[in-house]
Amino acid sequence: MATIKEVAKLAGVSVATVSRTLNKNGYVSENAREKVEAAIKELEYYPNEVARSLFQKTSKMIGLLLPDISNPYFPLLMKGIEESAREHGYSIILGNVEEGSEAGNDYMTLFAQQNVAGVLSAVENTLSHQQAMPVVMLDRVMEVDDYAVYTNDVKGGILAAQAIVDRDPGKVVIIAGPKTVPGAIDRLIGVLSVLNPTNVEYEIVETQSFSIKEAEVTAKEIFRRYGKIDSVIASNDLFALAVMKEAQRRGSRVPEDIQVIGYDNIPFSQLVYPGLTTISQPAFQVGYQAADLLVRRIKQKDIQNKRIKLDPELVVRDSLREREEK
Amino acid sequence: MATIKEVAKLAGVSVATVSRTLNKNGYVSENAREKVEAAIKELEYYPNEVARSLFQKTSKMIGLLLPDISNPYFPLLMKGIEESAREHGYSIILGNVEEGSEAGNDYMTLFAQQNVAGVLSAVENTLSHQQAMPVVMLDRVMEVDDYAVYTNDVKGGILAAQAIVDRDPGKVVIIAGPKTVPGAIDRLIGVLSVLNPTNVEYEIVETQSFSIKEAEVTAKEIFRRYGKIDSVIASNDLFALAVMKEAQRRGSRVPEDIQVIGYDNIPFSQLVYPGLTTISQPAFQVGYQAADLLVRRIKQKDIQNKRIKLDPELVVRDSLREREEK
DNA sequence: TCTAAATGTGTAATCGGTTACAGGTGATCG
DNA sequence: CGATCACCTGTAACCGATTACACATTTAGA
Repeated sequence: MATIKEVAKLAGVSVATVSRTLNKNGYVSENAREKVEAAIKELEYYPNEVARSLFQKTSKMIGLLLPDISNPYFPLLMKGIEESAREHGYSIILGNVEEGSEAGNDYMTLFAQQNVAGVLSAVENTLSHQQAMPVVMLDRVMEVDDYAVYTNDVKGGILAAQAIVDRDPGKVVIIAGPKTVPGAIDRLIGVLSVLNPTNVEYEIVETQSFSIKEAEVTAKEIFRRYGKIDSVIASNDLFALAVMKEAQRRGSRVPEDIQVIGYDNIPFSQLVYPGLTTISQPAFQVGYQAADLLVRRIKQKDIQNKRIKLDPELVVRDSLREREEK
Repeated sequence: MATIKEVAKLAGVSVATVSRTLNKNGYVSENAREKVEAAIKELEYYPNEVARSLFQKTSKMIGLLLPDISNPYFPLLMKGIEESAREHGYSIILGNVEEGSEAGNDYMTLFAQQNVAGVLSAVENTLSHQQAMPVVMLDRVMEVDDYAVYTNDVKGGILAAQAIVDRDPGKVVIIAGPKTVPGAIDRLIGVLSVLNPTNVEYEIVETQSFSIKEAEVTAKEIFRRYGKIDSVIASNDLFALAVMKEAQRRGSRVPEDIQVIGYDNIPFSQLVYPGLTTISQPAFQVGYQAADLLVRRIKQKDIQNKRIKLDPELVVRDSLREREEK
């Protein structure tokens, strides 16, 4: 791997001239520029980003902190992040933090040691080093977080509940996510804000995680506990899918006997039968916007709104009954 | 952020002594070590990895090249990689290359510029810089690749076909993946090696990608083209799921009227009804082993086998009919 | 034509670490 | 008692880039 010195020697100029040519700043004569460019091509030279980063005290890298990458919501989020970051010339250092673990701060330190330009985080406990590096929170957002991109979960909850209420709800079971996850609480608030003014009968089941294992257990559990159920509002698609499966296994028809609505619109929800009606979270958009916001912050551009709230949408497929005419 | 100089000054020693203390090499007196450690704690010092990397000409980072992160097979793979890498003290720089794009080489250059210690790649065209950085291929492996971790796809194909042949196959449709993907070809070879010696009637449908969109289109297409189908062997779970859905939508019962077997065992295949019988690829293991192999290569440990082949397994759920007794 | 500004270039300091080397101590051994 | 060696420490070179600064040359303006 060639260095700037070798390029300078081959071109017959000093390293300063090579550097100026590379970065297009300062004065460089036509003649010198051509010689340098020829030498660069000849040696297949590309500058060492590490050396640059050392001097600049920053880099072209963004740290990304996710809770449990294997959650199917994240791939799309990551894709959005990666795409936006790449367009701005940044790359991603990945950090995976298991739900509830304390590794978040370790990763923040690591990011700081790597001179990352900024951090995107969907993990709660990441306070350390905040002064040193700009951070944009995503998806799981607290009030204290300055910069954030997230979805309007209250509205999502409302959308889900409204869809159920409009369609002969009967007895409703609400599967609420972990109350440690801010978004999950908001969804529940939204759901209840619709159900409470009506006289729809409902039960709330709280879960500990968003894992598939727990989804399966919970699905069996609610049928055991509540017997006949007419509608289920799930806190994410995994739980909705698990409920649908268990219902069908027990011989119930979806949506005739039991209707189910999910949350997230993960790609699979359209691959099951019947297609899962769900609330679509703009995962790709959240990622894309978050990376964009972070880069603008890194570049010190002035930013109109530091907190970007995206709207979820109802995606109607086949797991709900027909709407009742009023 | 404190530097080694500040630590040295506070501890009343030279930077060399601080460095020796940090890296536990060379001689450091008990007394000096204590003073240095106190200063480190006092200043909350942690060494700058960028400066280290510049001198060492390597780093604690591994480049990861994936084709289309949003493919549901990858999260588990990534999780395995991340976990193994972290255990060895390495972190991951992510590169996402769209199917068919030429960005692979750009990323390889970027990785080289970042002084990565090595590269894990599931992308075909990544020849450049191979001399400079150790590369371990994963999942999509060519004969030319030196170091690789992958699954025995021929065996997987055999397993899948055998499961179908054992269960009253009738008319079989094989959905084969893109023939540009090495693993897809092997699966087909495996499948045919079982079917050809029998007199089972089959059709082969080749697909262009592993995308959900194409899965849905293909599912509709095969019913239109072949009418009554008794068994489907799909090249991955996405396609299998799409076929199951389309079959159910058309009023066929799975597995009574049509049986379906998938490939990958993505987490969702257990969340559909009926549960999808499939060939389990040890995605987590592939990732974990690949990162482990790469690190061993980086550390110049001697390695018994450069190519690790993992065995797929048949996971029986409910999308196949009962076995026929011979 | 004289001066100031614009242009072009190289030298060397700098970023924050690591490590070769030189130099100093005290202990051990012949 | 001098040599050898283990132990300990600091100075300075080095990794590969950027850039402040000094200096030279050309151009422009009056």
